[in-house]
Amino acid sequence: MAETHADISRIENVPLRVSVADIIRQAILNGTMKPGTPVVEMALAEQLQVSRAPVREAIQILEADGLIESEPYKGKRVKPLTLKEVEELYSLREQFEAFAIRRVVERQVDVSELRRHSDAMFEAAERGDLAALNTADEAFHRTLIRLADHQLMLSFWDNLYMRIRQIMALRNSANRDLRAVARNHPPIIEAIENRDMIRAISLISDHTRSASQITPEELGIAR
Amino acid sequence: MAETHADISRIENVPLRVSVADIIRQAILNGTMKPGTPVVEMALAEQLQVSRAPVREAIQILEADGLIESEPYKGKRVKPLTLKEVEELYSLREQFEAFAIRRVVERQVDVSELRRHSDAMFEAAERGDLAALNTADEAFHRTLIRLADHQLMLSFWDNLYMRIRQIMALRNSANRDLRAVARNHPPIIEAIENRDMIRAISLISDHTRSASQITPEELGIAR
DNA sequence: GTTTATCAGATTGTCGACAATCTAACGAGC
DNA sequence: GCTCGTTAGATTGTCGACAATCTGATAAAC
Repeated sequence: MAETHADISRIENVPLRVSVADIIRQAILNGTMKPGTPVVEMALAEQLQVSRAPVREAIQILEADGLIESEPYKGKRVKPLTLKEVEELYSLREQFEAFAIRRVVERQVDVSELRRHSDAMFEAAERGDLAALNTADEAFHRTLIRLADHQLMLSFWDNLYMRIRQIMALRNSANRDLRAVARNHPPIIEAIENRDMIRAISLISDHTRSASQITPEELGIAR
Repeated sequence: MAETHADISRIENVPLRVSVADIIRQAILNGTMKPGTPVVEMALAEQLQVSRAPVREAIQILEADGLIESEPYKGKRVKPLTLKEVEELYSLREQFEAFAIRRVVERQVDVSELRRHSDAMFEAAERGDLAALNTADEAFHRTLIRLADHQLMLSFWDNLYMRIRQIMALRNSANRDLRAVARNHPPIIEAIENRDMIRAISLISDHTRSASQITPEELGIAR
């Protein structure tokens, strides 16, 4: 009947390390803990009112995710980002989406679910709601990958997109044309439904390229 | 072979969890711990003469690698394999190699290093040395990926190929034509050097397909 | 006989204390 | 001033003990 965890709400059957990992991951992904920030076990343990063990294990989860790096006996920190890494993320994302499109077209998968997310993007753009637009955009692309029915690629995708979220949080995303982003998507759906792989892949590549712009300053000047 | 598991030789600056993870990973990849085998912390700790903490952390590393799966408070085991997973592994491997070839050709990267590994494969095939052939084959393909100069893809590749090694250890690899495997590779090098992407990708796809054969029985009948 | 409550064993989860290692500041000797 | 041990503080690594949870067996209630 341990009842002393003020800051972390214990959920049935969920080990503390998982809750702790979620909290830290969130802080990294929303930019609270920027690349380069030291990650100290004892400090986090005190802040979250748990012992070091679950914090250690949470950090290891994030290390495996590629969000944190560590030197034995020296210390751990939020992994710095480089321009090359950003380019790699977006170029691999492009490959995954092209592969997904090929599979979806070859197997004649019903992709009508994509319209739901596309519509949500238009609504969000209309309201000027950037967060909602990003959420719908992420759902759109993840759905495309999921419809390819390839668990392994989906797991790689989730890891890859997590890091993209981190980058998007660091980027100054003011003055973007939200409606233009939304308008990118219906043609992709149509191309897939018309089984025009070449066009669908070309469209989604353009979309990815336009989303990959970032300056070294926004990354914290790690080059 | 698996004789000296009595104690762990401590290496300077290398945390125990890393050494322990290496030992367990090796046991999984060489088939000593087959898919479905329970992974019990206390048993391993006693066997390796360390406490449970580094064993726990080692297991978590392997969990992140996808070699072990765990249900909270229930137990952990070597992750069972399914036919679909095998197909996914090889199909994604094919995508990675095609992407690597495109990058290598576009950037006109010098791929002469591949010949060294190709030659080693012929030597191994001549001696009938299956292990050496597999080592050279793995080196050949990893080199191709590495020459594409894409760290992120390389890390995904390493994870993916690790699981392929596990599968190869489970498979009955008797009566394969080693020379035929070796002969697959020089044409790939030549196609790349002639900047014939289409042919290079086609050749490597055939090679991958022929390597992906496996029966449910060899996997332990997890379907 | 079926259902439900309870218990014991097994396994994982968490804790606090101590050990190992790194870093940077300090000072002795030259 | 410079070099090189030395030491103190910070941080990670490891340990043994205890808590929480699951499973299956057992027995009580109907």
